[in-house]
Amino acid sequence: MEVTTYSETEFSPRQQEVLDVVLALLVEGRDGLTMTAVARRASCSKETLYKWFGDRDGLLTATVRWQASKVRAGNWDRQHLDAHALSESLEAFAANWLTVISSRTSVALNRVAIADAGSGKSDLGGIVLANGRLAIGERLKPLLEAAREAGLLLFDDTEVAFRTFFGLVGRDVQIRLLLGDPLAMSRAEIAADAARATRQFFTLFGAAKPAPGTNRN
Amino acid sequence: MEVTTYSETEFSPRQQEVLDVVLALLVEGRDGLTMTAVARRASCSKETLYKWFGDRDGLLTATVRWQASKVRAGNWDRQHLDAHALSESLEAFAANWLTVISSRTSVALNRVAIADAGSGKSDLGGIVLANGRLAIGERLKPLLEAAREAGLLLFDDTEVAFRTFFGLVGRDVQIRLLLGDPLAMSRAEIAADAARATRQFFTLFGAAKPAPGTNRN
DNA sequence: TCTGTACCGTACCGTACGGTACGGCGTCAA
DNA sequence: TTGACGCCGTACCGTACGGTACGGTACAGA
Repeated sequence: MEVTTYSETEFSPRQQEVLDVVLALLVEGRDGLTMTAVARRASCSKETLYKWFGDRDGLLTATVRWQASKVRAGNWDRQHLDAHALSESLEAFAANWLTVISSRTSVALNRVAIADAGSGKSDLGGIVLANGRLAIGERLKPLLEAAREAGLLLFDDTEVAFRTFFGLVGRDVQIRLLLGDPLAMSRAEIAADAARATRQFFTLFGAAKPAPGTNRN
Repeated sequence: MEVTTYSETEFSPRQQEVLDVVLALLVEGRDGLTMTAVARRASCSKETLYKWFGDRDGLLTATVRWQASKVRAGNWDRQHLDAHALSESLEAFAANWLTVISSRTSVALNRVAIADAGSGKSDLGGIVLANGRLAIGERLKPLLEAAREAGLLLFDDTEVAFRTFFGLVGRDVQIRLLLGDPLAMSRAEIAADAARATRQFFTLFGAAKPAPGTNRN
């Protein structure tokens, strides 16, 4: 096994090309993803595919990891956490997450992971879960707790607070997209949704209650 | 084509047996569902299967319809709608819906619908969407609007209010279950979640604001 | 009793896809 | 120059599954 120079990345550039082909084929339709199709589109041989990724599941797993490594959201500013900065950070989180889950790539990948989760082996669902729902939770919770210590938020259980925020942001968007609802989210709608969710979250958990009627829409 | 006596039901008793077999196989694992397996388990011939349901997609579609016809939630009481009755109705809706989406059957069926939604044909996703997310919306919205007219709730857009309720109830439950998270929801947890979501919903949209701090968990 | 019908069980067909084998080509180091 | 290596392209294999055909049986009506 040769020591390569791209040690910080999990996959070689050529392998990344292949994985991007997988993503593209996945977006075009689940059943278009055959090993032969990947090999042809990526201009590589099936033998190489099997050598690099083991089998079909290995290829899918690598693809999920590759995609996950591409969507790492920015962190929040740890300094001067006032109400405004908190609100900005929450909105940014929400907008980023909505953008991710409404992307065609994410929808396609979640579809294969969900389909796979029914069939026992090669825990794709677990990987997607770890890099999606759980990862965002682990990144957001410190912010929530810092806000609580700063006296900006009021809650007992961080997990409950986070899950509520999650629900307010996502609502029915993900399940509708997964089921094929032609729901299009423009940048403006995403921004508006992120703002609304943040507003509602403040109403529920904010230490200083805003004026009533603020969250009617 | 013989006129049968079960005209109010979409499927004959024998056909319902077959569809229940499909559901059972689906729960046991997506890839266990082959036409041969269905025929063997249901003690019928594949020829009959194809005669009744056309093809594999037809069988799946019929199964989704059959399951949808089994989960029709109870309606709310149209009379004397006070704050208490409204709260009870919302909690009942929430608990019923959480029970449905956390059932193994629902998870399995949503998985096949989602897998299918990626592959163009035989709009299973649309059927599930129509009988799930959209159906519950159409049943809940009249209650919300009646409550608004009774001065119990305050909102501009019924859809927005409903979707918020949807998010508060479901949060991350459905996506986690679909992705294979071993999340178990006991009756007690479901009841608690329904109550919490209803409480939070009242905080956001209730005409009379409850005391602050009620929704901290 | 005869005939038609609906259905079960099973054998069969075609195909598509995962996985393997192999020949050929470019590259690099000795 | 030569040999080893990595990779491309393609041909090939086995199998599993969707879909069809067909013989056998039970039953209903004439």
